[in-house]
Amino acid sequence: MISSRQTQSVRLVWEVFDRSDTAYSVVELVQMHKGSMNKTTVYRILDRFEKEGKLHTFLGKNGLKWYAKCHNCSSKKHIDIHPHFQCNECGKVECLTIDVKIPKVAKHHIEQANMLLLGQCDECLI
Amino acid sequence: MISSRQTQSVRLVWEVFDRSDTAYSVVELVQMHKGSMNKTTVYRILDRFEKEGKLHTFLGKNGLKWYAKCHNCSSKKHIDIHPHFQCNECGKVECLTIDVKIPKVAKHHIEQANMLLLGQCDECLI
DNA sequence: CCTCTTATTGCAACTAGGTTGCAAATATAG
DNA sequence: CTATATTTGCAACCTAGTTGCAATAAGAGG
Repeated sequence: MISSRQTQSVRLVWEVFDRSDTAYSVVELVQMHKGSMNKTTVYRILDRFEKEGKLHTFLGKNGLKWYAKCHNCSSKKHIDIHPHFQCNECGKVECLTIDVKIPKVAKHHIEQANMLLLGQCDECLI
Repeated sequence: MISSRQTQSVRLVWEVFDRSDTAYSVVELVQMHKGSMNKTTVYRILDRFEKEGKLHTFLGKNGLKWYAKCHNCSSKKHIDIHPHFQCNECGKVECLTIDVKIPKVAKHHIEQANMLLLGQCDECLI
């Protein structure tokens, strides 16, 4: 870990993820820190967290980028994936703990798989 | 099927999908028809095709929207999904014919699932 | 605790995908 | 052939995300 300085901004962004296990979109995070830092800074800090393996990213239903804390990202190297869930009502996103086997495809080399489940979350199920 | 007029533009866009089974991003389609129609028109025609069930859409690796011809979209109603593949080298996208079971998630109602596999396609595998 | 180097930040401008409102054009029912 | 409702072009707009550069501030080493 050569670079990565402990700036005020870095600490603030990390705190959000440290406090809960929710996934956050960049849009939310920019909004959340408006006033204390520039949106470019948020983007760059998130990029760094991702490179450092502290956060993983995935795309939500509208192609928006979401970030969530990594628990065992590097451990099970690309054999299984954990899918993500997004609620069609409230938009909330969750990491699911179940594993999904990546299917084999003839004449293709699969490196990575993304699975997004859409529906209603527990709170929106009435 | 109340609306949907057979205009020149509608015919041109449909021809592209009719000729091959490839998936196309909106960006490609807009580029392809630049000169003969406006980008807004392309977007709107694709929207209509989707609503009419002629095309299905999904998001590629950068959150770009892709369109592909529907073969049996309405037949197997949300029990299985067919995943999509995108090549990390050339960017090409394919519909895969394999079925993936949608996992059950406690206290959630799953309506839909998207799976995107990433890697190298047959042509890019050397 | 000071200094120097280098990472980080703010800002403003920019890119790209996608959308909207409205007037003009054009399918098609009758 | 006409009337009407759909479709189109255009220009302006929106939002997510990026870039270049000068200013700022960690923190390593003295």
